[in-house]
Amino acid sequence: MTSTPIADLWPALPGGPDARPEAAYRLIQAAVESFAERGFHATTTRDIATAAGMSPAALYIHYPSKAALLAEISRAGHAATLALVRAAAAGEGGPVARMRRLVEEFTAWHARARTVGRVVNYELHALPEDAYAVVAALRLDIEREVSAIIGAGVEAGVFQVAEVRTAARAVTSLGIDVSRWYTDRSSETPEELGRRYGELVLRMLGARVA
Amino acid sequence: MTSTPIADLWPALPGGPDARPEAAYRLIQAAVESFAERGFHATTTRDIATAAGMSPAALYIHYPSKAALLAEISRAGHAATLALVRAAAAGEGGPVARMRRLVEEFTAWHARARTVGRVVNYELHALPEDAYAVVAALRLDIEREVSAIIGAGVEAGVFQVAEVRTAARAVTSLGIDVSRWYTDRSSETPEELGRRYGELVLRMLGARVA
DNA sequence: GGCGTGACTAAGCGCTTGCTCAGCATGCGG
DNA sequence: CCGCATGCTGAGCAAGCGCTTAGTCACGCC
Repeated sequence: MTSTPIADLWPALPGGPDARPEAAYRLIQAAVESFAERGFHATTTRDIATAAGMSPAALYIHYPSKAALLAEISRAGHAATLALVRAAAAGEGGPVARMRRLVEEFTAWHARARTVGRVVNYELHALPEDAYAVVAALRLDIEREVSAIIGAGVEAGVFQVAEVRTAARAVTSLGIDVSRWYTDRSSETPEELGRRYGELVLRMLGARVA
Repeated sequence: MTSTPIADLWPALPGGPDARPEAAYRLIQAAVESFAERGFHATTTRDIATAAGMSPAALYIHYPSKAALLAEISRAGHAATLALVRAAAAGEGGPVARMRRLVEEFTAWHARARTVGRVVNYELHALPEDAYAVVAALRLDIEREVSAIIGAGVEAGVFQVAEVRTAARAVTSLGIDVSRWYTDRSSETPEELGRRYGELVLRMLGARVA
């Protein structure tokens, strides 16, 4: 589980403007790996602290609680996903090109950052209520971006779908579920998988593809 | 979460041949609901016992441990899913008809029995090793059934897919993920969702559908 | 009636959990 | 050299955990 590019999500380190101590970063890294592997409730603060190379008490200097670590991971992961989706949706080309790019990158991200992806998508129920509200809003935004492209494609006559919402659910489902099953031993690279899922999704949406 | 037809999975009750006391059944029901809502590790034996209307100690008369309850739920859930998949795959018609039926029923099951589905698909990591081995074999069988239909369709020239394994993953992914997001408040019934997903999947596989 | 049997409970054991607190080392401005 | 902030540790607390034990009660059988 060392292949997750966690650094991508917390770029302001270690010398940046709002840089926090490097230890805070190590705690996030350790928490992501533990939460992904064992789940939030099966992970102890001792697990996280030990993996980050410090005593359990030191955790509380950087974060007020175990749940705060989860909240920070979930928030940053969702923000990164939304940014990725927005970038793909705002780029060049019509609905077909945008959707292909979106699925390719959404899928590849969920394969590459599968440890973060697991925490982000499968540990939502462990979030405190206020943190959940923040994250739920981000999730809604992601779904709206996908729906908007599908809607535009239907209007332009390049997609044929019975129900935009159902189709959007299917598209995001495919990508999210990748973080559940993808492993180091998978035969495809994240990028290959992205390209293949891009093809599958375009056909699913009724686009005329070679 | 009262809509899950848990009884379907443990039909030999209460008067059947290998019938166990009704209390064992109530414990399974309570465990499914707790595990689905809070996760295995966040559920206490006191939660389960109280929901089943008995003291914590009574749980151990019917099951040797909390993990044994999870193992029983997971085994029965996977066995039911495999049976459903085999029935759809063995019925009448060619690959297109079989795949449509399979996706319709697989999807509808994961919507209808979403509480069981959540435990079955998202609490695997909490299974003891021997119980996991049993379940992993069942999961492999399910994937093989799906791959077989896709392979047959490709051979018959009615499906066009670049990689059978990737396509099979996508098909099962779509169905499994339904148990993550489907709720009572979803606008579609499980059967409607199944029909729509059936359409989407057939197009995804390159079948010529109206 | 006596006696075993199966389903159950009240009480609680040993352990782990999230988290706290007093204290220690280091570095830095004065 | 002092004083103080920062980052950290060792020890440990209160609460809650999975599970056990001793005993109770209803019931069927001889």
